[in-house]
Formats: sequence, C-alpha cells, structure tokens
Amino acid sequence: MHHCATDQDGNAYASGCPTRQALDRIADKWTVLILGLLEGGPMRFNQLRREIEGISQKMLSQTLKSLERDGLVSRKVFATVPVTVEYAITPLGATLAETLVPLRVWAETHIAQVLESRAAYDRDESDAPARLDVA
Amino acid sequence: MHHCATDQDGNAYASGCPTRQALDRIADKWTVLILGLLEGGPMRFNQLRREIEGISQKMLSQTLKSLERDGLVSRKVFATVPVTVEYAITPLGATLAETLVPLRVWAETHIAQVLESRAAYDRDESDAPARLDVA
DNA sequence: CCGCATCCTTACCGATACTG
DNA sequence: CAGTATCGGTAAGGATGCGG
Repeated sequence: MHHCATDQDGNAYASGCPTRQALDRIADKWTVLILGLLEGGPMRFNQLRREIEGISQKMLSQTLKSLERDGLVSRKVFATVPVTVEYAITPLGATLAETLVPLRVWAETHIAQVLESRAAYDRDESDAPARLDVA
Repeated sequence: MHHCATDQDGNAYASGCPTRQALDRIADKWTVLILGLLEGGPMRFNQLRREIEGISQKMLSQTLKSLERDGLVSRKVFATVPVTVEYAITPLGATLAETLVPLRVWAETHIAQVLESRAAYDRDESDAPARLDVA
C-alpha cells in the first residue's frame, strides 16, 4: 500500500496528503448519511431533516452548505409559493458516495461483532479492577 | 438501496442503525489512518506516532485503546528492558480496513476537484455578497 | 518506551428566536 | 418551507508532567 503521494518526509500520512484532506471532509456525524440519502435521488430540506433522525436544522443546513461548496451536492431553488429547495448529489459527489457503499455493507454485517467485543472488554475491565485503578 | 435494517419508523437512518454505529466508530480524525497503517503489518506505538503526522500521544493512545476495545486492533506487550508494545490489525479490523481502500483511492483521484470547487465557491462569495442563489 | 492524569483552550453542536 | 443568528453547555483534544 503506498498511502500518500505527497509524502515528503517519510511519513505515510503527511498532514496535507489527499487522504487526510478527504478524511477531514467526510469524518463528521452527518456527511456520509446525507450523501447516502441523496444517492437515491434529489430531496428537499425538510425531507432530509425527517429522514435523518436526530439531526438538527442547524447541522443539516451547515453540512449541506459545505457539501455544496465542495461540489459534492447541488442546490436548486424553485420560486413556488412557499419556496422549495431541492438538493441533489453531483456526479463528483456520486463517485464519493459509491466508495462509501462497502462501508454501509460492512456495518450491517460486522457491527454486531464490534459491539460484542466492546461488551466483553468492558466486562473484563470491571472483573479485574485491581489492574489499573481502585486498589 | 435499503439503508437500514433496524428502521422502525420510516426513517432511512434511525439513530441505532448499524450504519450510524459504524459511522460513529470511524468518523474521527485518526481511526482510518491507524487502520490503514496497521493493514501493512504490526507496528509499535512510537512508530505509529512518527508515521501519523500531527497526532498527539494522547489521541494515539486513546484511539488505539478504543480500537482494541472494539476488537479491530490487538495489543501485544513484550517484557523487554524498556517495554515494547506492538499493535496489529485483527481479522475483523482487516475487513473494515478493506472497505476503506476505495476511499483513499477516491481521495487521491478526486480531492483536487473538491478543492477547486471550494475555491470557486469562496471566490463567488466575495464577488457577489448580495447574491443568495441562482434560481 | 509506553501511556495515564491534569489543566485548559477550543470547536462542536443543540436550543431558541427571527427573516424571507 | 427554508433557512440565518446568537447563546451557552459540553466534549474533543493539545500541552505538560509523572509513573511503570
């Protein structure tokens, strides 16, 4: 694996490397979810809001704006009586969304193992308290 | 796309859905980078620290611990004079790391377009401050 | 060498209120 | 309906120092 093309000083992941930049872009609570939804077709603001449980209006607005800024999502306004705004994924955004499909598949097939491991770890922690603290 | 198996109320992404849980797991600054490095073979603590530019000792320690807790990374201690600790990716972690390869590829091939779009957006912003949208 | 504990500053993000 | 603006609590995370 070659990691990072802009590697200047021997580090696999320099701070300005494309992987780091892409990660900084998508590594938040909502970006991937929004991209995943828009992959299925254009949606309106409050439609997205309803679909994504727990997102605030502020974060949805903010995330959509940054996605539009980065050319991953497009925004179209319709001058209807109460104004209508439709968000759609761009071709560029679609290429990104595609790379994230395996992640969703992994989640559905492996997340149970993760949760199980986590529970086991926590159980051992409380069984052997003398190891780290208390005592 | 069917999105979420645990969808109870019509939402595509319920808060307890596997995709959300997996996202919460990897959506941080460092997890994906560490997984990517360990995919190439076991590494010691300070070795990882050197490879990942900008990570603090605290975050590396913290992230490794949570990865171990979730069964994605294993930790092995060698009782050498100054103690040696080796981290390795687990089979489960490897399945996750594999799903993230397309993301790194995407980053290297498309991040330039994103940055370009971002620059164009910011340029238009300052050119036409009174403008809201394009109808 | 590995990693935990503490302090402290920042930024995230939800709640609320208000505009077009 | 589709946002923006502001406030404030909280948690992420860097810096430093200590311990095994």
